[in-house]
Amino acid sequence: MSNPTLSNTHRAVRDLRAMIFSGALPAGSDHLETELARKLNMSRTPVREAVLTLESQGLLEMRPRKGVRILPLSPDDMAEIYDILTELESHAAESAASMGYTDQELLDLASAIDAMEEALAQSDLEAWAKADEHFHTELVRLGGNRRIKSIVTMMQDQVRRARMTTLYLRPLPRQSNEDHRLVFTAILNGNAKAARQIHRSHRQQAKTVLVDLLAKLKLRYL
Amino acid sequence: MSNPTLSNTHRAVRDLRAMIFSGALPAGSDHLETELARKLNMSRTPVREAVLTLESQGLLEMRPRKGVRILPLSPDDMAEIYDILTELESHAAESAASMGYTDQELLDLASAIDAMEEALAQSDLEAWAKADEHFHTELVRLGGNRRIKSIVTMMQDQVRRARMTTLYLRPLPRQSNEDHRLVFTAILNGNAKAARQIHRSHRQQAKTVLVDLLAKLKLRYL
DNA sequence: GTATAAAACAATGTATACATAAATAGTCTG
DNA sequence: CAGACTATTTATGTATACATTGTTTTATAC
Repeated sequence: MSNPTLSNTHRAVRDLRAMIFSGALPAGSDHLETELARKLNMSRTPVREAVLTLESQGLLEMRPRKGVRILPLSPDDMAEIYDILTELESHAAESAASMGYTDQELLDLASAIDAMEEALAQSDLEAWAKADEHFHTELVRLGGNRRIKSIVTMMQDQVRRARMTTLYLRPLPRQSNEDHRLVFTAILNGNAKAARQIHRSHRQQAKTVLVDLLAKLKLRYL
Repeated sequence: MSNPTLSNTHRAVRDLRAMIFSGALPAGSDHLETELARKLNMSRTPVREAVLTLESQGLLEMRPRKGVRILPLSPDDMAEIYDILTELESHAAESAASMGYTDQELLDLASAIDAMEEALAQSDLEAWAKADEHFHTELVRLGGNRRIKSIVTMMQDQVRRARMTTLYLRPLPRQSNEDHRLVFTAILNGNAKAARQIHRSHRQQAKTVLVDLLAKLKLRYL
């Protein structure tokens, strides 16, 4: 619909990603190229090209005669990723604050926050998670560094499964919403240092909550 | 030699990278897949796979009937990359400092600094650049976050050409060497905050020097 | 029964052939 | 001569065939 002529390679990238996120291809599982090609109803060539792309995005790994392995995430991996998100997103917050955006231009960011509060009020955690991701994505877009945007997207993709798994195991993210408001205000007021600092501790807090949770539950891989 | 059985795809990745860095494939130039395949003495299949890999590393771009384009770097791109390096490397410096490395384990870092001073004394800028990259790579390795390491490598690759081009146009990096010593000392002393802060301003300084230089020379793309 | 070697098998890596679609050149018409 | 339509060329996207090499299995010796 959206794109009438999408190459098989692109379709394969899109569909494999979806299958990884949905759990149709579970973390840690192995899959032969031929198998994937049959599932996607195309030949091995575009599948290989898609797999190569997804490999460089850190979602899977080609292991020469053992098949394509969907990469599981260890608590250490999560810590690595959250540290990167902390640094790059707080930089984005700082930049965004220094760019003098009007509240008109910050509308999307504001509505993401509203959506989060709405979702939280209704205890709809899935909606909350979606709005939360939207907030972070929009923040990074406002930061204006396209490479940061693409790296952050990659990292978000890598933790997506784990985030969803732990969504119902975490305490309700009330503090989180307050943080978002504070970051928003700092950006609107052009207070770059504050935006950076607040977002930074927000992310560090998120890391601690998640890593502690995984330790407590003794979850080794997701 | 080093690897007797390297697949053509891997060889293509390695050789294309080398050709991009050496200028054999100049920034902004276009190349048909068939042409590259002939140059590398293999069929289009492994070339396409290599090109896909290099595309996701930000070195080139596949443009459906116009050929493979070697991506040029604008001053804005340089600013983006240096901002990322600033954030991720200063995080690495902070982590490294908090890990309590012995001076034995910091030997590589120390020798990179020595090599830089040596090179500077002899005005051998190429040797200096090599040692400088080694310092930053080693610093990031000591930080212990493998994803940061791979992102930093990717960013270093993207600016390599531009760094080399401007190497002889910049003032001699004397301050730079002092900074490195200070970062080293902070890491050895376990002073995480200092390591972070010093490395951070070191990188911000490097960004300013480079961006200003490009502006002054009115270099739009490299 | 275990260990070793050989052979069969299976999955990947690579070349090639072909279908498709974009760009270009050529032709016709006003 | 401009413009539009058609034909041709050409590069890519994809399927397929084949070569290569790692793995597994089987047979044989001890």
